[in-house]
Amino acid sequence: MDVVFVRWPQESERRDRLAQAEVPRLLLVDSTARAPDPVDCLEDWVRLPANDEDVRLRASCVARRAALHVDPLPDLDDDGVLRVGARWTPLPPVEARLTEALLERFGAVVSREALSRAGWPEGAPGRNALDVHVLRLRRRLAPVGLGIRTVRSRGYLLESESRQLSVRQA
Amino acid sequence: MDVVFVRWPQESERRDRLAQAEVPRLLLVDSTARAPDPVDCLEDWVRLPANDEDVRLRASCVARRAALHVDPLPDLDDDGVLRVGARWTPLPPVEARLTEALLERFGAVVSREALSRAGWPEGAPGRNALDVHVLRLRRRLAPVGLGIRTVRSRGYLLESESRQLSVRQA
DNA sequence: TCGTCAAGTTCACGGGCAGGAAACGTCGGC
DNA sequence: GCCGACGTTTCCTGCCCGTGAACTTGACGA
Repeated sequence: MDVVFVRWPQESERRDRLAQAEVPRLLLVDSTARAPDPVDCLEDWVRLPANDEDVRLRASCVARRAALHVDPLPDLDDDGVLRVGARWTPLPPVEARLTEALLERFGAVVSREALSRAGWPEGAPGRNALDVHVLRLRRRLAPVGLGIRTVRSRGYLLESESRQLSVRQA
Repeated sequence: MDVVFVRWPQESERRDRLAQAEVPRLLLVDSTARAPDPVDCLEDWVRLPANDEDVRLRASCVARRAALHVDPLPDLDDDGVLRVGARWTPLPPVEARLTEALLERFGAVVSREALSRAGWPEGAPGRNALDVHVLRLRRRLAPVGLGIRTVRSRGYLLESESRQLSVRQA
């Protein structure tokens, strides 16, 4: 499990996104800043300047804690291969670009407009093209343990399916 | 929430007991010892010798994390997604606005009039619309651990369900 | 004790609309 | 030719949201 380093407080938004996606992280706290309010258990911090040994120790502690109860972070390489832990799936160009946009804001809502722009930088085709690609992408992502949730009239949200983070209706 | 200080590795058994009882704790790690393997989220450590400021900071962080663990604060983002700890649920427009108003005064009473204004800035529909939306919102919030309590002839109040803050009748 | 009113709760229904899904056709590479 | 990627059309499902009405509960006074 990789621990992500985040500068604090400069990258506070990035930290929120990582927290939402349950990515373990180590905050590098500016020498003059206040220590961050904890948002969950997958986070630790060290104050700068710090020696490398401290940083490594803290990072590995967070990593071990995370390994107890968290999913691997999906990773999309430049060849359109999406890897989630040991599992992977190839993605065709359009779906790869959509996935890239969703991964940039993993765990947060991405609007249909933003997705359209990501999928078709040269201008979007018909309105339903996005719907269909989301459908196809869903079927492709399910086997690797990812799910696309719709937030009606707001957009879509990518999350790990193994954890029941969002509440489903009966 | 009080944080217990534990010497490491001398008091490792005490640490295990505290972990078992889910008591938040701060390990004071001997200068020559290895950092402890994390067992849960209610623990942090500092290496001795450490200045008092560091110890206080770490202790208060663990304390706040422990408080969050018991009762995370709800947060409504701009995309109509309500997050409570790791759980979340999408909210449709009207209910998002109602929730926003309730969150602004979390734990305190919000009058029906104020809720109406928040939910329908352009003017409220029929009188019953608010009732129905409160009902729907209740059902949506219950799974994420929030509850809307009625204060008769005063208004409504949003609170965390996990903590029994108000007294319920049998 | 009882009746009455006001306040809240809950259900069922329907219109409107966003999103889901199937089927089909085209294009290009192997 | 065969197959996969991609776009469009078309239809359908499900959600959102308001309304009306039945029911419950609490307050108050005769």
